[in-house]
Amino acid sequence: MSASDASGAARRGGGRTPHGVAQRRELVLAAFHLIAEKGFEGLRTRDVAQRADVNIATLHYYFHSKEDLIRAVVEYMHERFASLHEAERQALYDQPLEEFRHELADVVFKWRTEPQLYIVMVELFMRAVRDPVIQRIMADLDLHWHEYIKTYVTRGVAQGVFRQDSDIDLLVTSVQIFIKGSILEIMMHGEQFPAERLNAEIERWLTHHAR
Amino acid sequence: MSASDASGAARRGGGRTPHGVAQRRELVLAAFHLIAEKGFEGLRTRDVAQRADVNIATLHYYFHSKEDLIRAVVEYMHERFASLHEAERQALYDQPLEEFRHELADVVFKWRTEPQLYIVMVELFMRAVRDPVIQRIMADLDLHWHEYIKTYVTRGVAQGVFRQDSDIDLLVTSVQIFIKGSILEIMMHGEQFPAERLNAEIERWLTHHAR
Amino acid sequence: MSASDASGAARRGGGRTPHGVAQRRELVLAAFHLIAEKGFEGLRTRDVAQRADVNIATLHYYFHSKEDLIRAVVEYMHERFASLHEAERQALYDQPLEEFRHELADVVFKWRTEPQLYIVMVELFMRAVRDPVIQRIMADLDLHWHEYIKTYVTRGVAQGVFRQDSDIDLLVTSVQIFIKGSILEIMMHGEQFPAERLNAEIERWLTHHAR
Amino acid sequence: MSASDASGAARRGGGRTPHGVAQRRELVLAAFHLIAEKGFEGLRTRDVAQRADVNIATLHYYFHSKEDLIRAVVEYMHERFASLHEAERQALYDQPLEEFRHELADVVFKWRTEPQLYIVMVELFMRAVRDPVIQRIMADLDLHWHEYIKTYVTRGVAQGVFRQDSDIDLLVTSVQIFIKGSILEIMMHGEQFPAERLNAEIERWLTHHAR
DNA sequence: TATGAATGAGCCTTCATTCAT
DNA sequence: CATGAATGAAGGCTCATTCAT
Repeated sequence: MSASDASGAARRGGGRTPHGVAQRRELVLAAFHLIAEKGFEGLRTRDVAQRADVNIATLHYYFHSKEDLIRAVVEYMHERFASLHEAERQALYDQPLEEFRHELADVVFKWRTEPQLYIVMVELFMRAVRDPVIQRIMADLDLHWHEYIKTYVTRGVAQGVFRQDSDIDLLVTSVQIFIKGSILEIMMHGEQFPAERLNAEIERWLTHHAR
Repeated sequence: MSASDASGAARRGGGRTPHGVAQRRELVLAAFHLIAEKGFEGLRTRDVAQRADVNIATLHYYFHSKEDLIRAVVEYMHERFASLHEAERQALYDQPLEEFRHELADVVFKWRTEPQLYIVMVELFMRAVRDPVIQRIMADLDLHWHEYIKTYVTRGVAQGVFRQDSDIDLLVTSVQIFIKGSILEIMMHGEQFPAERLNAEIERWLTHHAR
Repeated sequence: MSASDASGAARRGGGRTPHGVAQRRELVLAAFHLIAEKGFEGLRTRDVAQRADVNIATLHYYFHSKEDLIRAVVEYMHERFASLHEAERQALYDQPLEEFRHELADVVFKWRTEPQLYIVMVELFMRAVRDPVIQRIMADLDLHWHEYIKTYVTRGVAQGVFRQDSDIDLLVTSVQIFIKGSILEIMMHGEQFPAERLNAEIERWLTHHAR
Repeated sequence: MSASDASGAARRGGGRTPHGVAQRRELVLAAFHLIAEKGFEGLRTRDVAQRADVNIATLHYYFHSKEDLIRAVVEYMHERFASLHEAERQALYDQPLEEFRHELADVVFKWRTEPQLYIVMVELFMRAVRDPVIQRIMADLDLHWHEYIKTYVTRGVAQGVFRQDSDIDLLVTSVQIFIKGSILEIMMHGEQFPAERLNAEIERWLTHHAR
């Protein structure tokens, strides 16, 4: 089941006329940025409305409740991350190692260009601990990511570029764990953290033909 | 500079008599558990007071503000994590590999016995993104942990048990990243996540005499 | 500089529709009466809202803070006193003595019909001691009053009705002092205080062609 | 009835040992200064206790309630003003004009050296509007003052120094009104207000042998 | 679609006061 | 006498939400 199923339920007003769609998007983006700035703890519907240049009542016309708005932000994040690797998947097809390197490098790049993405992601992650709906969506996202990594790792193992491990899912999960940990690390220490040498380290581990 | 410097500044109000000290601790624990349950977003001073079985005014007698209380929780976390490895440091001295294994196993163990610890830790981590005071304390904590890992990794390398790498700090950071990622993973997937096989994987990486 | 400059700054929140303007006025009047009854010391926003028949949140919709509301009351007082002598200024033009008598008589009349005016005025006066913003407005009010008195005193002196004193400002200030003192006296002793004979006294002083 | 009757009722703990008496006085003085600084509106028992260097509970040992403390301040003011003219009464006996001049000059002098006296006095005056107990004490004070002025005015009239008016009480009340008004004036305009010329004015009025 | 006005519920904080020690 | 601890009762303010227009 795809998490995007939730989208229909959240939609109330707007979204039919082009202007309505744009307005909704505007509000979701405003919420996204405010969550990044203040966290869920500091998220106020009034601020969201103001940032989107509309009245609070207007916000409630588009989103029945604050929860609805948040769900829309979750969907937005889902979209962004789900479509994340489409480009690489095609451009780097049959070059597993390059695809892997690209993925690692992308973490640092994204942090520099749009740190909000990770901040909101962790906020969402924390929300998932308490909210089953979000938990499901996040898990879904995690699974999609897992599957994506699996495609190139599988090819890499087949090509003999990556280590010859029978348990590919374990390899993939290890990669995910490393990237997740890296995100926390970069969030805490910023540019100080030695991305390149660390990435070389995990690459060595993944490519080393041990055993 | 040690983050424990902050403790004196935060301590105001009651807490001069032994009973007062105990009461303070009670309130901090109550806050700790409520943060784990509801997050900072859902933390209410009234709930904290109620859980500690005192009047709200009493809470404010011990902590001038909600922020003060939160800072005390941060200190509490600091204490707990700072003193975490004292026991191992002595019992497993000169057995670096065992110390490393113990550390990894401890993550799963702690999650089972006291998951609040990690939940609050990540909440604090998110707070640190916005609050420089907490940022400093968290960074300090991270550094302490780094130093601890470094002691046994250094010995392990010297003994030839671990990989002969010249950049020990990089090894340590890698270990930290792996553990941080593991915590996120376990928080998301719970017991499903294959702790033992994953730990074996990182251990192999750390002990493998490559290059 | 006119103290009415402050009015624009203080006006925030509701009050864009005619109904909103009326509601604001209602709240200001409620506050005015409550200050007269209980003083600033006993002024409670909840009471103000109740007296204006609205929710406390509604009060805060019109006035961001209690201070804002108080400033609006100050402006209200300013309006009332600034426009006080418009009528006399025209009706009694060229009859300085009558204008002076009217002013004195008005103190007693106002005390009988709307004592709140003086009570709030003295409360404001006390506030001005500590609040520079109010200090300025009150000083402005005092100056306006001074100028008004000066118009008829000047004419009176020119006509030979009042004492031939070169320092007219001193005469005016003396009149103001006498009236201020009278207000305190009447507030303390009520109707007992011999208004007519006292007024006759100051009038004699003002009209007596000494030196 | 003398207003000092109220003193017995207010006294609770302390006041028997010399130390107790001193402690009470200390607290009253602290309250006096704080009222001058913040007004009744901003008077906090905690602040009073702190300024007197004792615990809040200690304050409540000496004064049953905040009202009690305030009453003690009123008594203190009463004492100070009641004994105000003792010195002059003797030193300047048989020199009514000098006594009058001294009284006027004293207003400016006191404002310069201890403005708190007037500020608290007006605060008390406002309180009297609502509190009958204080109203009585203030009226009593006012009467005492009236009687004092009357002594020298009577002599002055008899000696032919002051105006030959049959209604001496009216003269006295006029003087009081002038002084009260002057106090408000000086509180509002500070040193700018032309004390000497104003005082000369009232003196001329009082000494001028009209009618 | 959009908004000005309104509100119930609740939040953090303060304050005078009490009491056991 | 003195104080640390505790509290009931507010008090100012905020917030998501509703509704008439």
